[in-house]
Amino acid sequence: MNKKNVKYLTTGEFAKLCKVNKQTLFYYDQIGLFSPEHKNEKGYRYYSIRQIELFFVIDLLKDLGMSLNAIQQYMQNKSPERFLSIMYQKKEEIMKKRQEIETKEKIIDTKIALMEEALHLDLHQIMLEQLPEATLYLSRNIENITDEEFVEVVSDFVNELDILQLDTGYPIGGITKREQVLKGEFTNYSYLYIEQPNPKEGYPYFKSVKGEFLSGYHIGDESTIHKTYKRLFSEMDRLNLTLGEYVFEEYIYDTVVMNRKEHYVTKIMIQVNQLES
Amino acid sequence: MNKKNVKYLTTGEFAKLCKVNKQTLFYYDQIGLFSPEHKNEKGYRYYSIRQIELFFVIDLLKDLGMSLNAIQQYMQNKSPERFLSIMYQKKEEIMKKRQEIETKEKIIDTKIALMEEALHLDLHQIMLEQLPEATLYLSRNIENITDEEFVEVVSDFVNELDILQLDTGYPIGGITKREQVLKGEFTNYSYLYIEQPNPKEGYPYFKSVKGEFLSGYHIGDESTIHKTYKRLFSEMDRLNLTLGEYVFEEYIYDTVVMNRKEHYVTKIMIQVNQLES
DNA sequence: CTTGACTATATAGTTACTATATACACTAGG
DNA sequence: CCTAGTGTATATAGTAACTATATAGTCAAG
Repeated sequence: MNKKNVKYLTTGEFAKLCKVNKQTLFYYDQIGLFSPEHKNEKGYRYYSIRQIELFFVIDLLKDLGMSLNAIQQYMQNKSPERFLSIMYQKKEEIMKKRQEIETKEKIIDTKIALMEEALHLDLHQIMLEQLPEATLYLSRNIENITDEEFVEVVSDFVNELDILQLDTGYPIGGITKREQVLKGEFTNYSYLYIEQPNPKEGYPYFKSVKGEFLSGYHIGDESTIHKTYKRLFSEMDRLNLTLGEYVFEEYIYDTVVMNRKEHYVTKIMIQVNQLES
Repeated sequence: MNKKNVKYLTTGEFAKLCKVNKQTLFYYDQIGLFSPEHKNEKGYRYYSIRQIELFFVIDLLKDLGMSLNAIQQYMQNKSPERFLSIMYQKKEEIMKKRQEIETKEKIIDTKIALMEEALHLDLHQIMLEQLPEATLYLSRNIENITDEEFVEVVSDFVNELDILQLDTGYPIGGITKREQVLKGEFTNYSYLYIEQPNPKEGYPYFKSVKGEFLSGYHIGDESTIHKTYKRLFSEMDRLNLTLGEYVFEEYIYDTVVMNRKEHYVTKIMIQVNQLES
């Protein structure tokens, strides 16, 4: 863009053009980042239309996460090479940022889907359901561990999810083995898990939960969970089912959406086999 | 995630787990956003491992641009429905943000490509080149307008680029018609333009710049641009070329990469026809 | 010549931390 | 049991990048 440079814009006019607060232009002038082409004897600021180009680049760099200080440093030492090197750096950064946003978008979608589903559940119903194959990312084995070790495991697990970007928005669940369940140790989990609807390649997953499950909902915190297990077991009897290999537990409503523990809801999915008659 | 809740974490331990500064947890406790499950008589804070779930959601909402105040409001009044409505809202926002980031990524790519090209130019060479078809988005006609009107037009044009998301990172150029050029009014442009390498549907574009052009670079600001035009005209004569319909002008180096006007570079592209011999 | 809309500066407030100073508490080694 | 070193706590000030407010000067229209 070229030419036609006589007409000047006041701070208010220029601010409107740039879609920023007038005060912001005062501020930029004050810190010496971006000043009007002219100032009259009364101190009135006058910007030329051509200054908008520079303002837009400042705005772009700011949007790309550069501090005003860093921008100022560049502006005091402009060159095509330096501009190019900033652009290359910002390209890297923005690509990473886009990936993060895409991940978060998926997490939101998952949370929406889960919550919508949850709202339409009959929490008092016990269901016999065929669960499809699923891919789960597991923690290391946590049978019979101490509380201190459990804290360690959870730390490690959430760290892994963070580093490997395996947080899908699904709840972290617990897997209990038949052995523990038979002993009545319902919360002596063997693994923590998180579902991976679109598993990334190259990680050790636990495949295939496929099979028949008897599922029910426990309302309240875990201290009373044995009652719900009891209900489920009698339903198993009634339906002539036997306990399978694993039980899966995951939160439907937790501290994130409920104020009181009494309203937490856990889904319990017991793998079952049909008893031959 | 369930159970194993006896072991408590100190502020430092919990901070490490959450990957935040210890002070941040003090701060959250202070403003009442997120407090430890227990505090002993000495004032020591003790967090349970299960609190991490809530912290992560707070962190997610914060990442999605919610203020701590707004998060706190929700936390004081949790419900699946309200959570869902926040998620829907944030989904909208993050989709918009992703689009913005994608646009910015393209702008960066363009700026990199243009600047890389610019660095390898011989600024003193005059070239006869075949320009490919291009799609340009034009301002309204600006022949013979006053400085005040010019400011208006530029304002409107950059507003349009903003609203219609037509900023591609290409420079804003000026088109001069044969008529004005013949009169020696080199900076009496007829239109401003910006190139659209991947034109969105549904806008009025100026298609096809295709044809033969005599191109050269003007170094310095526009006050001396007639000298470069003179050089180009004599080259036209030498090559037996006649002036075509349009001249295009665009900045190669401007205030964004150069400190002084004397180093600005404008590319002048004169449409030409071969003279029949 | 006055009114209302603008301009200016100076200063304080904002958000979400982050750093610093000071004091108290806990834990492991001698 | 004492002490050194690490941890915890509070209080306060500082940070970036504005944003708001108060006060005063300026300009342009009627």
